[in-house]
Formats: sequence, C-alpha cells, structure tokens
Amino acid sequence: MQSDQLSARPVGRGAKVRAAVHAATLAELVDKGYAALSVENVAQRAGVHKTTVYRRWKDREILLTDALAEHMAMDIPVPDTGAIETDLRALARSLVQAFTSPTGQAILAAMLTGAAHIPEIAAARRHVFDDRLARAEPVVTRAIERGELPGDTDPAELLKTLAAPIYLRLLITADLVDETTADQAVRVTLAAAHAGALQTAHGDEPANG
Amino acid sequence: MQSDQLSARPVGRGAKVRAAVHAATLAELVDKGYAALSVENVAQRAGVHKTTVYRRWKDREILLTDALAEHMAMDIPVPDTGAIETDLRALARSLVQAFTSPTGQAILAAMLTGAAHIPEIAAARRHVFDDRLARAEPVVTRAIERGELPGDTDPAELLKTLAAPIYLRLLITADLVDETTADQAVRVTLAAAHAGALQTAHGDEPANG
Amino acid sequence: MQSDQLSARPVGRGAKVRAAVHAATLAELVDKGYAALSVENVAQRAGVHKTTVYRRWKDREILLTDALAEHMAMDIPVPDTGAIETDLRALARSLVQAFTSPTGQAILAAMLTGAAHIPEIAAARRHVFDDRLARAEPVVTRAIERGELPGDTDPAELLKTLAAPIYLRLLITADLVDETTADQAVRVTLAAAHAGALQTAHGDEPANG
Amino acid sequence: MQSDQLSARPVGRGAKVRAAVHAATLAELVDKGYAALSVENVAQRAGVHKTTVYRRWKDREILLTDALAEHMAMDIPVPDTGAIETDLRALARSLVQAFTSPTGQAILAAMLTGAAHIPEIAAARRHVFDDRLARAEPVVTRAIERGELPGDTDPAELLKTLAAPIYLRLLITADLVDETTADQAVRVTLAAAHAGALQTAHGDEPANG
DNA sequence: GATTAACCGAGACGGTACGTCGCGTCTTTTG
DNA sequence: CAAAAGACGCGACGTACCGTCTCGGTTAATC
Repeated sequence: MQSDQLSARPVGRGAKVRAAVHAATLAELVDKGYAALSVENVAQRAGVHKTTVYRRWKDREILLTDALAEHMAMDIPVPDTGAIETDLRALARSLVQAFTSPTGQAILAAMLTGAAHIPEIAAARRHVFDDRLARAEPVVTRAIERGELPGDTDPAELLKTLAAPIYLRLLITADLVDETTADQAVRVTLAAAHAGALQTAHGDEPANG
Repeated sequence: MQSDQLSARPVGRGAKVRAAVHAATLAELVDKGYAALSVENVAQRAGVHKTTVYRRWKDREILLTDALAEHMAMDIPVPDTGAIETDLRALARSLVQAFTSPTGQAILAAMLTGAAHIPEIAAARRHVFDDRLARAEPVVTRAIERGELPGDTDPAELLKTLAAPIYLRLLITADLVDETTADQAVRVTLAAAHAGALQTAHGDEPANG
Repeated sequence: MQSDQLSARPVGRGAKVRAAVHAATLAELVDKGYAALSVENVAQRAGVHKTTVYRRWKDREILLTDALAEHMAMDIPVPDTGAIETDLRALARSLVQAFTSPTGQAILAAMLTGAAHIPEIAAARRHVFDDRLARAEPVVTRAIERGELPGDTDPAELLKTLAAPIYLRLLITADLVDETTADQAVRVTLAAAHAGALQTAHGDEPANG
Repeated sequence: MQSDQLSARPVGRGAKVRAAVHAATLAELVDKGYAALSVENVAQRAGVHKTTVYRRWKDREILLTDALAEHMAMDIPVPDTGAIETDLRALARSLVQAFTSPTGQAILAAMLTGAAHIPEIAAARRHVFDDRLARAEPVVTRAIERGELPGDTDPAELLKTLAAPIYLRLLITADLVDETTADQAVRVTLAAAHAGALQTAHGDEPANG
C-alpha cells in the first residue's frame, strides 16, 4: 500500500493530470503571457480536456496561482561559505539566475499582474518572498555571530536591501541584469551594513519587515 | 506624448473628448483594476460612445498606456535645498507619496501588468522612469560639485539605490510604506555612496544603466 | 421615409437576420428535431454568429417558440362554398395538409414538446389554435343561418369535433393521415351535429369548451 | 417487458434496483419534466449511483421509455355493463382520470416528446395505445351483437372517435378536462355510430387502425 | 464455508452544448 | 465631418449533463 493517505480517492491518475496541467500552464505562461493564457490552450497542451481542468481548478486565476505556488515551492539552497560577502554574492546571483530565464521572467510578471484586485495572487506572492526571506536569514545571523556585521543588524532589512536593486532592474528599468548586478548589490548592502544603516529599528520603523 | 503630432486635426472638440476619456480611464483603472477595465465602461463614464473611443485609440492597451503616459508627464519638482541628505529625502518622500495613494497603486500595478508581452507598455514604463531619473540627476551632480559625495559617484546608480527599496516594498513584500521607509532608503543610499560603492562603473558594469 | 416608426433603430439589417435565423431554426427543427436543435447549428445555417442569435433571443426555447409563432401566423383561407359539408371538408383537408408535410410534423412535435414545464410554449400553442378556431367559426354560423345545422349548434364544439380525430392520428396512433381521414372526420362531425350532439351547453357542460 | 428474458441473471438484487430507479424516473419526470430529467438526479433519488443506472439502461431515452412502458402495462379494466352507453362512459371517464393527474400529464407529455426523431418512443407510444384499443374492442363487438349498434360498425374507428376529443383537449387546447368532457365524447360517438358514420372502411381506409 | 464472479459505489474523464462577456469592426442616422 | 447608436463576428469564459472508464469493496451463488 503505497498510498495510505487518509483520503480514499484513487490519486493515481489524478496526480498525473495535475502535473501535466501545471507544466502546461507554466509553458503557456512563458509562451503567451498572463493575459493571453487560455484554459483551452492549457488543456490541449496538457493533453487533457477543458472540462477536466475546470473540475480541479475553479478558474484561470486559481489555476495560475496554484501552478506558480507549486513551482516556487522548490528549495533554494542557502549558502554557508563562512564569509558574509561570498554568502551574499551567492544569494544575489541565485536570485538573478532565477528571474532572468524566460520562465522566471514570465513567472515574475504573472505574480505582479492583477495583484491589486485579486487578493489571492498578492497573498501567494507575499508568501513566497517571506518564505525565501526566512530561509536566508541564517546567513546574516551567522555573520553577526562571526563579528562580520554589527550586532544590531536587522537580517530582513539587509536581505531586502540586497534584493531591492535586482527587482528594480527586473521590474521597472528593464536594465540588463546579470552577475555584475548581483555583485554591485552586495557591495552596496555591505557598505550600508558596515555603516550601521541596517540596524534593527529603534522605533522609527514599525515591525512589519 | 501623442497629442503633439496630431496637431493637424481639429483639436477643438476632440480635446474635450480626449480629456474626458483619459480621466474616465484612470478612474476605472482605480476602481476596477487593469483586468476588469472595459472600454465600454470607460466610454460610458466619459459620457461618450464606445466607437468614439475606438476612433482615437486603437485598442484597450493603447488607451491605457496613453492615459498613463499623460498622467505621468506631470512634473515632479526637483528639490534643491543645498544639502544632499535633505534633497534625497525630498525625492524619496515624493516617490512614496506618489505611489501610496489608491491612484498611484493602480497606476503602478497597471504599468507592470502585461508588460512582458506588450512591448508598448514596457517601453512607456521605461520611458517614464528614465525621464524621472534624468530630471533628478542634477541633485546628485550638484552634491558632487559641493563635495558632499565622491567625485566618481554615478548619479543614476545612486538614484536607483534610493528608489529600489521603496519599489521592493510596494511591489513585492507589500510592507507598509511611509516616510520612515523613505528616510531609511536615504540612510542606506548615503552610506553606500560615502563608502564608494556607487561609483561609475570601471568596466565591471556595462553602459546600460 | 419608409420606416417612420417610433423606435429609432436601423431595422434594415436586423430584419434580414431575424428572417434568416427563423428560417434556419425551422429547417434545423425539421432535420434534427427538437431535442437535437443546437443554437450553434442554427446560427451557422443562417450564416450568422452564435452570439448574434443570443443577442435577439434569450435562449433556445424562446428562439423556437418565436420562430414557430411567426410561422403559424400565416393566414389559412376560410372556405365559403355555400354548403357546410364542402366547407368542412375544405377545412379538414387543409388541416391535414398543414401537418402531414415534414415541416408540419416537426412543428407539431415541437409545439407539444416541453409544454408541460415551459408555460410559454403551452401558451403559444394554445394561442395558435384558438386563433385558427376563431377564424373558422363563421363557417359554422353561416351554416346555421342557412338552416343546415340546428340553431343551437356550438361552433367551437363542432370544429373541435372535426379536428380531434385528425390530431389523434397525427399525435397518438401515428396512423396514415390523408384526405380520407379528413372526409371521415367531416362525416362524423355532421352526423353528430345533425343528431343534436353538438349544441351549446345547457348546463351539462361548463363554459370552458 | 425486459426482466423476463434476463431470467438467467441473479435477479435477487437487481430487481430492487430496477424498481427503485423506475420509480425515481417517474417521480423526476413529474417534478422536472422530460427535458430537465437528468440521469444523475434520477440515480440520486433512487439511492443508487449513476453508473449503476447506465449499467442497466443504455441511455436516458431508453431508461425513460422503459419506465413508461412498465408503468403503462397496468391493466385497465374493460367495463361490461350490458349497455353500450354506460360502457363507453366508463371507458371515457377512465381515460380522463388517467391523464388528468399530474403523473398522467407528465407521462403523456413525455410520450409525445422527441417522438418524431426517436423511433423507440414513437413505437412504445403506439404500442401502448394499440394495446388499450385492442382490449377495449370487445365492448363494441358486444354492443353490435346486442343490436345496439349497426352491424358494420368499425370498433377501432368508434373507440378512436371516443378518445379523440379528450386527447385534443389534453394536448392542444388545454381546456379543462373532466367527466363532462367524457360524457360529451360519448354522446358524439354514439350519434355518429347510429348515423352509420363509423362503419368499416369500404376500401377507402387501409387496415392500419 | 471458502471461493469466485457479478454487481455496486465512487469519481475522474472526454466530449457537446449551453448561455455570457468583452473586444474591435462596421453601418446607419443625427447634428 | 464627427459623434451617437447599436448590430455583428469573434474568441474565451465557466457550467451542466452526457455516457465511458477504471478502481476497490460487497454481496450472493456455487463448489
């Protein structure tokens, strides 16, 4: 009995459909973009009928967020090189890598789109980034313990400072983003941290970070 | 952005229609969001018939980008207080103010949406930000001349560093954004600049910024 | 000004669409029958798009009843040969003719279908037959005036007696129906009338007949 | 009608299912009507799974005709009062009773529906009525033997003349149908019969009655 | 009394048609 | 000539029910 779950459904076939549809959804997203992603095309690409998609996902939006969430659930390795600079560089570069591929671009765009009026998407996006943040925090705390960073450095603040210029270029200025962008972000972040500009809030910043 | 080259037309009546439709477009954008913005509703809100809208704007996308472009063309005052810190604080705070209003939120969201596959929107967005950047550069160059910043500080790089954490919070983390966010961005930016982390590229950054 | 109606719509094109769709509806009805009549096929047959059909008719049911009603609105000539027997024969034969054609069969079937739960169809059907009845009554009253029939003969009752066996065979027994059926109905009806079996109710029949 | 030739099967369990589904089918037919009768609802009402229904009946149509046929197979008592008038009155009134109940209405409607294009339904309907006719014929032949009716009276013709006005009102005019309707039909039929209008065909009517 | 074969419950699936919405085009009428 | 009015082709939406197809789990007749 390999599937001794509590639910008594024959998950066997269903799981394959789920996977195929998810893959097809992401593929279509990359090819056509958020707006032009039609359920019918996704279904066809997945080798499945339209109604089968609607049976599992209530509508286009939910199909998309679900596929995205599943895709983002993949672990990102947290570096531990023993030095803050190389750790941050690794983090920044992996971020760059994740979002410069066509797939990454499409996913990023999709996560931004329609967020204002569809709370689920906004929530999903926030959750993904909070998660990444939480997993990366040890990098900073370890550096503090090693004495590489001031004791009152705020890990979240530091990591946001690291990520911010990369997202800015990806989303707003559409500059070319590569490893030098990542390295420059590291330089700025460390400069700010050493200058004591990334300390935990003394009351001037509310606890929303 | 568009009205100049159409000067040969009888602008008399048309100008009123243009203005009304633009206003209605932004209003609908704020109320319903990008996805649910329908030409028919915009037309009705503008007290104009649908076909009249289509006569002037080829499609929904163009109507939107045009309205947005017109809206963003409003001047932002470039501060000149005599000190880089207060200047940057003014810039950062005006950025925060611009995008924390419901209108600003909607506009920001709209400019991100569908950008991946509709080049016009991406171009418009890039143009707007490049423009803002260009207009703000004097703030930095003046500070360099005053000796407040290292001589080889890259103005664009500095301004992006200033803006980046604000956009990150607006678009990704959905943290609360207010004046303290602006002030914190200033602190980080100045720390980096003084540490020489915002110099013009010595070859490690291509000329795309 | 050939179209000086109160409503200001350009009826020009619309009327053509109406006619084409009505014709296509009846044609499909004959070919495929009530159950298999799909709006999409009707539209295609009419050289028109599905949504155009839905714009004018709320749903399949209404499209059908409307087409049927329009079709049945055609006048049936009321005979006046001077003798009740030949008049009735003409009436009966025209009834037979109307419903033995494939079209007639299909229409008849459609008017019966779904009548139990869709009041509009039942109402339309009733209206059509009441109308036919009212138009044929003069045939009977003239015969009474000529002294061919008893003075208290009930015209409606007589005409129903005439029609009843024809409908029975069409709808229930599926016997072959032709002119001899019509003539036989006349014979029975006149026999009953002369025997005084078709008088207006003396109280033994409520006023619903 | 079907259970006899399947006698090799373990009828034990199956019989209950058959009965439950038949009852549920008729109940749904009365409640929702022919068009809105869904197999899933029937199954649920019968406390049985959809697939179980499909295992025994190929499709909706067959399920329906089977249920109807079973229902109609109930005997109608053939009266034998010794006088043709009271016999016919009994027949007519039982017909009225059968089809004025909600159930009767629904069944009648169902038997008419879709008959044009689904031969099975038409055949079933014809069979039912032929059967009733055949069983009632003795009433007429006995009357002929008693000398109450002309010797060459056609029994089928007479019985159809009796039934026709009742069906007309049920199906077409939607007049109120009650015992007076039945009695009036008897009056007309007897008048015609006595006048010799219901004799066997002299060759002008084929033997399809 | 265990075996075994038919039957049933459960539910996903491919498929057809439904009726709806919004886009962008077109034609006709009005000022 | 531009705007109003509105029908239209078109494509996608999301829904309902059809009839089919495994899968396990029961049940009941047989050995």
